[in-house]
Amino acid sequence: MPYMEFQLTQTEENYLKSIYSLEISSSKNVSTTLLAKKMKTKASSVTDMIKKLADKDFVDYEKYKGVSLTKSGKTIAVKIVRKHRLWEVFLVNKLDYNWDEVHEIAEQLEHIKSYSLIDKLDKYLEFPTHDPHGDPIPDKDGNIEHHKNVMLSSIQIGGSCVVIGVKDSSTSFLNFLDNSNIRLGSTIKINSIEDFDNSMNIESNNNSFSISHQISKNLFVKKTH
Amino acid sequence: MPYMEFQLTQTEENYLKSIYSLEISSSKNVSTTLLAKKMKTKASSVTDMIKKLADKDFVDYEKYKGVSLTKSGKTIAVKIVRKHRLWEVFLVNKLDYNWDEVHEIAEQLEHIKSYSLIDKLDKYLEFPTHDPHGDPIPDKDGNIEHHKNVMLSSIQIGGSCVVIGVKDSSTSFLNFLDNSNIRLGSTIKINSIEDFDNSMNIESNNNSFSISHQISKNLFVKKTH
DNA sequence: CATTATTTTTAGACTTGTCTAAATTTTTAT
DNA sequence: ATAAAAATTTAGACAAGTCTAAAAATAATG
Repeated sequence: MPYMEFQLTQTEENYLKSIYSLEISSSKNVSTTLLAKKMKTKASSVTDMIKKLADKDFVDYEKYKGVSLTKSGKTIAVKIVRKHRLWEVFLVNKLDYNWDEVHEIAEQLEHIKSYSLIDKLDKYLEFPTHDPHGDPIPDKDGNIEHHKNVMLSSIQIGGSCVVIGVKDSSTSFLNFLDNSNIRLGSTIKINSIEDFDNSMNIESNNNSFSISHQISKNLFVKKTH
Repeated sequence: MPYMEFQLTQTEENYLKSIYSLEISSSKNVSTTLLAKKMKTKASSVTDMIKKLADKDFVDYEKYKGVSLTKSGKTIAVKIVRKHRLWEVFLVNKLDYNWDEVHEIAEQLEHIKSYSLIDKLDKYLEFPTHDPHGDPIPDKDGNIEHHKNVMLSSIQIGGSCVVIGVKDSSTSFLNFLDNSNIRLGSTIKINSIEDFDNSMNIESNNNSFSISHQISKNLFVKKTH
């Protein structure tokens, strides 16, 4: 057998994707409970699925020790992330969706199976590097540029930065940003920070207003000076 | 309960779609065996599914008498046909696929669930009326223009017509047409017909050649005089 | 270190869509 | 019209993914 392509179910793909994202944000083995929360299911279901994925060599698993992706597991996870983000670009750039409306649809589109589709879509979209939320899109070979993870909340008083991504992609958060006229590429200047609750007084688009720590913790930025 | 939206599984949707297409081509109740062949499954599986669909009032079913779609079943089937054909237009017109490559991908895309997606796609594609194989696309409200079902095989010697659709959408058939330079909109003149096998000598694109009855039976045409 | 508390796994069950094999009904042919 | 053939349905089983409840292992606490 020269090359065996496994046909994964949507559920299996979703597990791999979730493990991938949890691995990135914690850098140690992913626990059953955490994965269960992410997958909105029960720990016992997770254990069952993990065993199946381990049998297929997509994850390394040792009882009671959590899971981590193998190389082939990671390859698949990254492919799904690529599909998800490219479809999001399509929905926003071509079909005129707002950035808060596309996640759920992309959740479905990411599972469409075809060897050629995603690369054709990529070309059609002119090889975008980031999705509508600022997340980097893995290339054809699975290479992905990682966020430096600079949050707005870490910028000092007087500092200036540009918004390059959002950590939380929930509708409520994105709507807040829309209403505050904050979007990718917006410049933000920190005028002051409250000791009490870490809320920030910022200036953006010639407008001064206050944002909570909860907000500033979820905005990826790049310092401009 | 003002309006109950049932969430169908992909399989259920595929059954409804298959029943729809079989109903159109035979105009009487769809038999279990025929549906089993179409769905590439066993008659016993079909019986099980039919019962489920009948419970949900998507089909009328009487034991041993076959099925037919109810109004709501037909509404759903037409929606899926609409989705399938619009996605095919997208794949061919935007992503540069050939018309023989899109069926399988559209089979998957047709099951994406979203209230807004398909109408946005329709608008983006500028409200196409036919898919790449010449099949009519149902509008937003489910209205669909039906083929008059004139086949090339029914045209007389000396007659001229324009190709408006294909009955068979298999790769092999579409490839044959590609190689013969026959496409939607091509004009065909019948020079002669062989008594023996009903093969036709035709003229198309200033080229004369012969096509079998099998071919002429699968081309929808419109007479031009 | 011993004992709770928490996490994780196991065991057994349910649902969906499928299957095979057998029973039943309908159709066809003599 | 009756027997043979074909179509259809039923019964019982299986795999995937889930669940609950209970058991086992690990972690936390006094």
